[in-house]
Amino acid sequence: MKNRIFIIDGSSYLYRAYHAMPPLTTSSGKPTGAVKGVTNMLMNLKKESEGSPIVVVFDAKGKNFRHDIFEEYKSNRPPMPEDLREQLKPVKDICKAIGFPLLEVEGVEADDVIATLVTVARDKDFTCVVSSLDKDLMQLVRDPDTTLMNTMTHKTFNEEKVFEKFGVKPTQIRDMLALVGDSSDNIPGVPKVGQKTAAKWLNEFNDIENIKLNAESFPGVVGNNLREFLPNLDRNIDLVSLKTDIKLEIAFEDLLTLNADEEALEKIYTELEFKPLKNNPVKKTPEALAEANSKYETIYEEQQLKEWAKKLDDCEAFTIDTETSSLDTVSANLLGISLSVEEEKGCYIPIGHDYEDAPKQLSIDSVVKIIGSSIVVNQDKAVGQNLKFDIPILDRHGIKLTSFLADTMLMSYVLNSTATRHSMDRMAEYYLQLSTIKYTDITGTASKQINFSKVDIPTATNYAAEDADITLRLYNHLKILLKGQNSQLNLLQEIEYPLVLALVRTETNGAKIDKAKLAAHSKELGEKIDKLTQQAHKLGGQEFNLDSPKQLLEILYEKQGLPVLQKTPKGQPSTNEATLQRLAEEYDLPKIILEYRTLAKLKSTYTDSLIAMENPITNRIHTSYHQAVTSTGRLSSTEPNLQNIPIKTAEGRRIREAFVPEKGNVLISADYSQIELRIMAHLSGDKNLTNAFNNNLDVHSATAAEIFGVDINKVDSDQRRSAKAINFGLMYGMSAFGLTRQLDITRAEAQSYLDTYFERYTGVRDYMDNVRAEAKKDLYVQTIMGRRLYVNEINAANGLRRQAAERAAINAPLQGSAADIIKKAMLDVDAWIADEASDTTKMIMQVHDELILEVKKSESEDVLNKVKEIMEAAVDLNIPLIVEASIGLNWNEAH
DNA sequence: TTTATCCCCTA
DNA sequence: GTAGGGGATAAAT
Repeated sequence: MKNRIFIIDGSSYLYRAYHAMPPLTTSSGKPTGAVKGVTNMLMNLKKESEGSPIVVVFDAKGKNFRHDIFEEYKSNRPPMPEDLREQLKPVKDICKAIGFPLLEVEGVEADDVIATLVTVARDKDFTCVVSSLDKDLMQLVRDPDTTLMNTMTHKTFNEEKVFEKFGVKPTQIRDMLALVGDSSDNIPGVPKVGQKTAAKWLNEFNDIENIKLNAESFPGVVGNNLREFLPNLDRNIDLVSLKTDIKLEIAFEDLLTLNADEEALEKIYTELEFKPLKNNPVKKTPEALAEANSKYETIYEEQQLKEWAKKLDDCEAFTIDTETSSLDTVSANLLGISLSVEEEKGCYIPIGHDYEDAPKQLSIDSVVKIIGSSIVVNQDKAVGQNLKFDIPILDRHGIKLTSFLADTMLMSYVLNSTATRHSMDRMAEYYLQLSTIKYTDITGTASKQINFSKVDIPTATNYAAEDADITLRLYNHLKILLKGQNSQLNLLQEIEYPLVLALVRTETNGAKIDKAKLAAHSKELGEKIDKLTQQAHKLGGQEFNLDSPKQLLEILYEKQGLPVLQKTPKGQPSTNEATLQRLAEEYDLPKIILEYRTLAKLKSTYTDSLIAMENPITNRIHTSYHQAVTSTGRLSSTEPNLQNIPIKTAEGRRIREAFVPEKGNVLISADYSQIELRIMAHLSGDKNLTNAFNNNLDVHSATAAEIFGVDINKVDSDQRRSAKAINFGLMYGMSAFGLTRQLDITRAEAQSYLDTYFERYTGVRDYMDNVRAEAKKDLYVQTIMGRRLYVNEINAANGLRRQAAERAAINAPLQGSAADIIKKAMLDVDAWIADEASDTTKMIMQVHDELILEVKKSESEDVLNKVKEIMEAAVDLNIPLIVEASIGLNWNEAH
């Protein structure tokens, strides 16, 4: 076998160890974390090197030739932290004592020394392993004799890996860096040229000289940027080129022997209060190395599990998080569980990691038996982040939670729904000023993403146990913020927490779809779309993509010269529905486009995607309801969004017909009638509005009667339509201007409608004035259950922003109170189903003011009456709540 | 591959 | 005029 030499980038080791280790100190307060980390890494490498020589290279202090070329070089670097600087000398001493030659050449960076060493070593027929991940050093990689090795994971980079990561060969790395620049070294590159563009160019032109020669031919903005940057390119090349002719003070042969000084090493260890050498066995595998550097515990033994079970018994609160094979709660496998009972500590219990040489893990059975039972017994102390995900996973694996103490996502949401997004990563930044390990940091993204089961256990431990740890820190932090906020605490206890469990059941139930019907519909739509496409091409005089607003506007406005009636916010002539509708009065093509759009939307967004969403295991679709997304308290729904299934057109309603019950069942749809207007009546106490609802009048007709001064029985359809627009507009905080557009009337008419409205409905007028005034004073508005919505821009100097905030302030209590009510109704219906209904009765969907159930046909009348009763009694308002419910063999029929 | 824009579906 | 999700294209990376 060829001779081999390991070359270590000492500075890189030092920084990595510094960041990976907790801030350890000696009893006298001397920092030692980085020393300990570097020592572990070095000892580990020593074992792994099997006797091959190891050289450690450090950067020299002060300026070097690169600063002469470019004054700003590395001028953005913060100085080395003081507690790291203090550890520099001990690290170097330890290197020497272990016996590794140390190289530090005055006025030269480590990279250049390393490059020189590699060159010399290769001359002497050595294989080089450089331990660093510095981009600059990638240019040294050469098959088969030079590789780079990741300091932490010990994964190696050969030519293939370099190409995979950077899209160019190692020999082209220098040119890539020159083009792109290096922000960490403060070297500017060609503006707008990133790795991808540079790789594209280099693959086409091979090297930077050739790119310079062909610079004139580069198109677009980046081409201009390149040409303007040309004078700086040579400087960049000099900056990023590595020197291979550094004069080393020591002969290469003298680097090959180990001169260990055990005695000196013992002495340093004692000073730093490390365990004595002989009792400090160095673990062998790279995984074990990461483990040694982790502040978290990995659980491989039943004994450890038992200790953690005891910790759960003894603590006041614990956090739990699961790692799974996918995000699909009905099929995901449990790969591990992490727990924490104390900040900055935590454990990870790997269960299903499956990769080459993965350590033996505890069986799911023993995990469920030992820690699962403890989790269940202590469930009223359980805290999680988005437990709606973990609960069904744990449930399917035999750990059945029926309650919990808190959910940090929801705590943050009720505190302020708009202050931050409520993901753990965001909350860690927002509340704790901490940056966490991201899921994609350890699994990669998109096509390169690996399954969590393939993540090595030490890495998974760092990530997963950190999640439990951070969740605990967030819980403690949020608990303090919520202290004394009784309406928020009440909202959590009475609504949001119990709703988690009801939503788990609703999502798990899922909805059945008639796939054959959707497929047939999709085919039919496809054929119609093809025909319309052909017609459009014919009318347009050429082929074009009907889905492209850009291409469409060229055809309509530039080629055919149709009048531009409206522009998009960015100033492009608009091709939206309203515009095309007007153009369609005179021209044929817009008409075709409109029809095409309707059908294409149905096909892509509904028929095709719903078919694709059916779960292969349950043969039903399981949406995900999001409990902490909207500003107002509503739920949202994704994958698929079941809250925007078409209803307005006949063609669209065919989609609803594909939502069906199992054989022998029917669907029940129950929706609140005019709930937001009723809430407006309740909150405002307006006499006229209250009267309309108390007497069960048609509210829009009643409004029309008031505004137009006619008897309610004489209201014509136009008057009712106008009144309806006003009623809705008011709830959206609309002005006369908005009404003008809605009803196609003059500004003056609209204003007169509104004036009359407010004369007749003074309670509503006063209520709205009050809400605006309160909002300006408190910066928030609230719902009937005390949910707060902050309207930060309510006093903004910018008029447009301020007005938008005012509209939101008007709408939020109405929309938000309606959300509170239906959430309460869901809880009551869910509880009734659990306590009294038969097993076949299932809540399957929520669409803001509507609940959909699937029930046995024979029981449907009874269930309908009961659900109606429960929903109408969900809260007690000054006006009655009315629920309209009906039964059908599909969703369209039931609605 | 990610991000922005335009369009369109719901309560 | 309020509150959402999402598909397709085109541009930026």
